Amino acid sequence: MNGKSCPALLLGPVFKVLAEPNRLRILCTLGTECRPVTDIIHATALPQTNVSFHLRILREAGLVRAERRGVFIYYCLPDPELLAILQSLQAWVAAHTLSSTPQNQEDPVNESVSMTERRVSSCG
Amino acid sequence: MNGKSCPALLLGPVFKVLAEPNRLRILCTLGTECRPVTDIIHATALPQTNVSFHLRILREAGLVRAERRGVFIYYCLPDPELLAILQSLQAWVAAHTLSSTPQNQEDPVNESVSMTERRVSSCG
DNA sequence: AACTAACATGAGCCATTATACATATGTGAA
DNA sequence: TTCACATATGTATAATGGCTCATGTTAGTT
Repeated sequence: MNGKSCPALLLGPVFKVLAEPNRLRILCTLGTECRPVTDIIHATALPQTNVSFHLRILREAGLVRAERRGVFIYYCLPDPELLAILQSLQAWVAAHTLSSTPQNQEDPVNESVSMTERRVSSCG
Repeated sequence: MNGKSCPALLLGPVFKVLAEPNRLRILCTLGTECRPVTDIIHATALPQTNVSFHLRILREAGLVRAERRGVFIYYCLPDPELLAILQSLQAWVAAHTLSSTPQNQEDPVNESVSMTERRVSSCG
């Protein structure tokens, strides 16, 4: 009812960081282990500057942690619970974006609702 | 170990949709209810074209459902479970991005690790 | 100190995306 | 049919974000 702030707005910056496929691949490469940048470069086949670029963004978002060990800097996820949450969200996406409702859900307004039907009322 | 595809990559497009603050506000406005576009325009104070623009993106991502009722088109979340997942993620973010570790976690590489310490090894 | 390797940073280029304006479409009522 | 309202769409512009080149910083070695 009100136009006040909703707590989910905190997620905006995190989603923005996670929206990048290469960053997801980096997180996926890390998994639950800690690995140096060289490993990530090898696993993702991305150029070094690009990996460093994304690692910084992930770092500043608090999604990875960096620890130096000699010449290498190891990156790891700060918390395994993050993976669990992402997996539950991924399960939801997999279940809903493909064919949750057997009808086509590409453009319900124009195709199913606007053109033909008038008085659907299952929503409220 | 391998550079193959990881399931989290499916989340990329969804994150991209959720990364927009105005889209999060729209979802927040909806909550668990169904509301017409006019309500969303009022609640968010965004221009009509902008709301329609974002609603289309949310629609095509499967994050909202549209149902016409007379002149109005009601938008609602397709599944309350989505809100639960987002709330768990939001709880994680709130716990980790602010001050999970009492030390500053802004730039651990340069400040904490690179400049002074050498042989941290809690991460391997 | 000089050299090399690992990694980070800054600036510019380019692609993507949000916004705003004008306009079109669809619906109900007179 | 004509009008008014609710909503969508197309286009142009402005802002945002990713990529990369060149360069800088740190650490180990000799």
